[in-house]
Amino acid sequence: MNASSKPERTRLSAEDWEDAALVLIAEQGVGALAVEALARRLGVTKGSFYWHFRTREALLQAALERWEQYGEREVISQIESIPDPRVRLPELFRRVAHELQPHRVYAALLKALDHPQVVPVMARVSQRRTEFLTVAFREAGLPPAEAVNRARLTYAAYVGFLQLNFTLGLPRISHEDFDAYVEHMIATLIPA
Amino acid sequence: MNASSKPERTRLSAEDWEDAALVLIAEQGVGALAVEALARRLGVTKGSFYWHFRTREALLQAALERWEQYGEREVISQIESIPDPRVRLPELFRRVAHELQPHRVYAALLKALDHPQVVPVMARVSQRRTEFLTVAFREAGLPPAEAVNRARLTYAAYVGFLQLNFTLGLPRISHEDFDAYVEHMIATLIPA
DNA sequence: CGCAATCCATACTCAAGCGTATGGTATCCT
DNA sequence: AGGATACCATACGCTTGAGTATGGATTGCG
Repeated sequence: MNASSKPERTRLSAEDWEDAALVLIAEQGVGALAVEALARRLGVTKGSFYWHFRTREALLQAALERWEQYGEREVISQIESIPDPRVRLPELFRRVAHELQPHRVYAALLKALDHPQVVPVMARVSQRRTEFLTVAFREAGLPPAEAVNRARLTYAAYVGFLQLNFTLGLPRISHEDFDAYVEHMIATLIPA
Repeated sequence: MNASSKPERTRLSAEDWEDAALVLIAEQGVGALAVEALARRLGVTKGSFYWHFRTREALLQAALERWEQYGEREVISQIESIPDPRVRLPELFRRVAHELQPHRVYAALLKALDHPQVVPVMARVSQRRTEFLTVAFREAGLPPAEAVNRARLTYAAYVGFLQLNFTLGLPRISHEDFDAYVEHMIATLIPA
């Protein structure tokens, strides 16, 4: 029980460092990922860090891969439980729209794309998700050629939305307005 | 001996530094904006820089504001020359899609949103452009409530596209596929 | 011409952050 | 128990890049 809660572990594992790194990234961006700062956060010093990782970049790499694998089974497995392909897409939109936490890391990585290490990870993840959307749109009745483009458009809209409303705090949209936006998006992007 | 490719001013102005900064940003991102590096690029040293600017952040600030003002009259004035509101939007899409250079800086800033200084600038620019789109969609026949959301969706799609295809080099889309994507986007987002 | 004002170079200081060296303490295993 | 292994602290070196001090060069202008 106290294995993964707050309670001060006496010793740390590499995974602990990776998780802490992801939290820090979500909060303050990739640029804030410094080993001494992280160590302070975990109540230890550099000495510990350099036992687990050879370099700072190694940590970032490991953390990113950890996030990538974690996010793999997240949305996709959840959405495949919806049998009817017609309902699947709008339902996916609504669910994604109403979660919050999972998007934080993604948004943080999105606004840190000038760090070369995150580019390939984001490329892979985005690629997979777009392909997933492509299939979904085909199953929803779109001809293949259109399904690809609609998937691109949809995922681009998702990415852009995160940037505009998460990172930039464009005029804080209200809760009702947000719901209206989501429904508008569904109506516009999903074939009747 | 000193006859380089560029006009080679003998002395530099603050504006020269700002322009050079924007070029550097477009090429290598905000993170690469260092005063000694930039000085080398201009064939001078730090001594020059710190005469024109009090600090590195002052340069970034000035460069961003310069970019913001420059981009102001760029797209908007050009598009207002198209009288028919129905043709205006698809035409805007096509033009924007076929330019390249103006998007480089925007994309570079987009992937550097973890630098606090660029956030307010991008917020202002994005806000203004979205409002512009809102008006355009209203003039194209959408009811006001929908026009706002369609504008948000459209601009988000633009931002996301830049991120996915510019920054991440998602499977380098071909020229014909790109045109098809643009037309698909027009067909999907612009009311008939 | 000659003196200001403007622009630039050189040579520093200083702080941040990564990485290393080395020794200490806890934990496991037999 | 007691050594081996895993984890951590302290202290240092090194590099990068920002900012300062100061004097030299160039230009505008009276």
